[in-house]
Amino acid sequence: MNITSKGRYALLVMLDLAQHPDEGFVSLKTVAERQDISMKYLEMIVSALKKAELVESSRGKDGGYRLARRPEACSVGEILRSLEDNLAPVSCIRAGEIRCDKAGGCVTLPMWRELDEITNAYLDSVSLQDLICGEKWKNKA
Amino acid sequence: MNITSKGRYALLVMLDLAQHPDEGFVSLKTVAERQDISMKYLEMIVSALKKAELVESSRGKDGGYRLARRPEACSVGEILRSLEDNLAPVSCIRAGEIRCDKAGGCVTLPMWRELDEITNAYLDSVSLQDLICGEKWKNKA
DNA sequence: TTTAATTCCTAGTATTTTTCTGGTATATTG
DNA sequence: CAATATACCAGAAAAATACTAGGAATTAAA
Repeated sequence: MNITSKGRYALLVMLDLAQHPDEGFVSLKTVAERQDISMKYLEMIVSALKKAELVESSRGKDGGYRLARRPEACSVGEILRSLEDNLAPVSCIRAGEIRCDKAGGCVTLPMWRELDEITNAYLDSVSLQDLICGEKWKNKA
Repeated sequence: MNITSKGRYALLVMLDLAQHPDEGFVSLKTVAERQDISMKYLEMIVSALKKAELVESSRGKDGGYRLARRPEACSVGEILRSLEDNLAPVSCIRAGEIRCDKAGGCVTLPMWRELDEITNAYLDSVSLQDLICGEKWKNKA
């Protein structure tokens, strides 16, 4: 599981939308400027977020995007999985399924699976709201 | 944290050595054949393992590599960290340290740090011996 | 109805990372 | 000295990632 810029940007977009709930539909141009990301690159990212029904869009003039749910109901895990085609730590596992010829005799596979479960469980336990409020990490260095 | 083939091969080499403790120094050629990996590629990998003092080497005829410690004392985390230059999930963190311009105002950073801690803790808790015996995952699907 | 702003779609290019190879030097054994 | 290994360095090939370009479709407002 490598979080690439696609995943990080997706999180930034979602956070941006979550932090401006009063603006209705927010155009990509606005988000791109606020977050300092290329708008063209964001297009790809937001399109995936829309497919995953994490955002809603409105086309045409004054159109844009807004969250499809409340920030408490958007988990980081779900956001990342909609963009990164594999959150698993190794390519032998993809979306929970095993994809490897030698899987039968592989003694490391159970470990990778458990690691995959642990990381997904953690990312699913964090919501946009958690990130914004920051309480979860208050007493950490 | 993306485990690349380098990391996976490193684990295979260590497992191979652990499973043939009676052979003394084992040549790379032998390991490469047994594990079906290019020997030249393994050179790089084993050189890193040596730097990390996970294996010992002997040059010249009848030379090769052997584990520097008992399999119970070799953690998967340590092995992987000696090869993958970054086990952290995002490039903003590298070997525990923060490497990002915008780190100050970044609300996602605490989450990445915690995820980094969780995965490292898990990988540190698994030893070569655990992998070989497989007990840890007996009652899992 | 025209215009401007915006999403949506397809494709292509550039950059970076990863994977793998070649060549040579050095050490060890017998 | 000959045979067999590791050690080291540089670079090629392949794959993945990051980003760009151009335009079609859609909509609100002037």
